[in-house]
Amino acid sequence: MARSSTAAKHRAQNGAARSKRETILDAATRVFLDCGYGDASMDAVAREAGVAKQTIYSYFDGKDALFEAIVRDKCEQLLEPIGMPEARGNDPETALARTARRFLDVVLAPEGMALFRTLVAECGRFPNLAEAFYRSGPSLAAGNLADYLAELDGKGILKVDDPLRAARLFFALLRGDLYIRRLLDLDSKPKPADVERAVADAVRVFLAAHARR
Amino acid sequence: MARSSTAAKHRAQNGAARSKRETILDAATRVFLDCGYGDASMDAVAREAGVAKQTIYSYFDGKDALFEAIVRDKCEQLLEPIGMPEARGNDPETALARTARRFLDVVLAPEGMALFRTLVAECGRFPNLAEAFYRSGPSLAAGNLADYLAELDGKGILKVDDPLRAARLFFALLRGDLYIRRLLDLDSKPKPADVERAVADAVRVFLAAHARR
DNA sequence: AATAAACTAGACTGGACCGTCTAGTCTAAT
DNA sequence: ATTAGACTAGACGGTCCAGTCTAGTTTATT
Repeated sequence: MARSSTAAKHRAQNGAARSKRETILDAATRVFLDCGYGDASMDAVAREAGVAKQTIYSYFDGKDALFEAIVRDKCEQLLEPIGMPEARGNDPETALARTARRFLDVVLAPEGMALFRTLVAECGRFPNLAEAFYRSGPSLAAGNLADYLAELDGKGILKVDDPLRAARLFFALLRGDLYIRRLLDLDSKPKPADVERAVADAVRVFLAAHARR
Repeated sequence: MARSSTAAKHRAQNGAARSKRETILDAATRVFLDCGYGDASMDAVAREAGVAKQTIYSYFDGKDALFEAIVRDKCEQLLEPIGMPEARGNDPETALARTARRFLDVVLAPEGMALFRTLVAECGRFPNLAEAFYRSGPSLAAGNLADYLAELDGKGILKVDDPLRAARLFFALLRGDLYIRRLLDLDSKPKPADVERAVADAVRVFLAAHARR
């Protein structure tokens, strides 16, 4: 469209425009994740960004496009740590606990919860966003852990028949009840001690289920 | 209010009015769970119920009140089976599997998912509804299972140090990855075979973790 | 038949909001 | 100094919707 070629020029011509674009994205992230798609207004985004509404429309094609942009952005930025492949040590307990901590730190944090809540609320309107989130978050994490579990199985350290399913179960254990309560906003961000306990529980149960006999 | 006293008269005076009230509730349930609170319009509810908009306002105080009514209704009706106390048999595997099946049948069904999605989306606006759901659903289920697990521990059949935490972990295992995918609407209602596999996985892992040695 | 309450159909008010448009300001390059 | 493009502030049209109001119809009771 005419508008996107204009936006392209912005980025091409000078670096200051790029920072304005980011100002808008940041403000939009705050507004959208705070209010949800429906209750977020473009006027509120403009106000929050300290920018005229027209400026937003010169960088983005509309409310939908802005929403998609901020969600994809946050997915990439937020889920990056849990997409990192596992440090392959020989001590499964430590490695699992490290993976678990990294996972919970991201998904239980206010931003992670807000992102997921928003996606759940809007998965009907933006099915591709939900899919993108799942792929770059839970799916990637499970895939990486599965690789590590396969390695442990190969070395005879653990017994893991179906690494991918086992990895998914591990993350399910990890979310536990905390995650449901956080989704419904019944708890605020858990204290480190609570996270540590959830990690220990998940690791203990998982190792018991996959011990070599 | 004047309006609620009118509604009270409806119920008191004749039984036909009660069925009209239910017609409205049913229609509202369909509309709200389908569109979400924000995108559901009172006109749509009236149309769906085959009723004038004014009639809705003579039975309910407004959109909020109608929403609260249908959510509390659905919680009560839908979650009733998973609130039933466990059949106390001596065979933990069978009992756990039965509990698991009953749980998944409810929460993975379209209505259960729609209810939960709506609550997640609106937990900021209606925190008390989220709380009511949690209490009459996940919390009650975990409490009941915990009682049964305590019994099994007492009989020396399983080793369960903290029955409530163990019960919560069991349901977490049960939700597994399926639940996340369902929340994001990436999967339709799972086939019985998929449910059966999830049940078997959860029971197997749980029993391995709590076996007496 | 008369009467009151329940109900219907639809108009209407007031407000929110998306996206556009106008008019003017600021900045930077020629 | 001029000029073009980025930006601002705010008005505006169009749409949608919650909740109210009006006028007329149905239903049930007496």
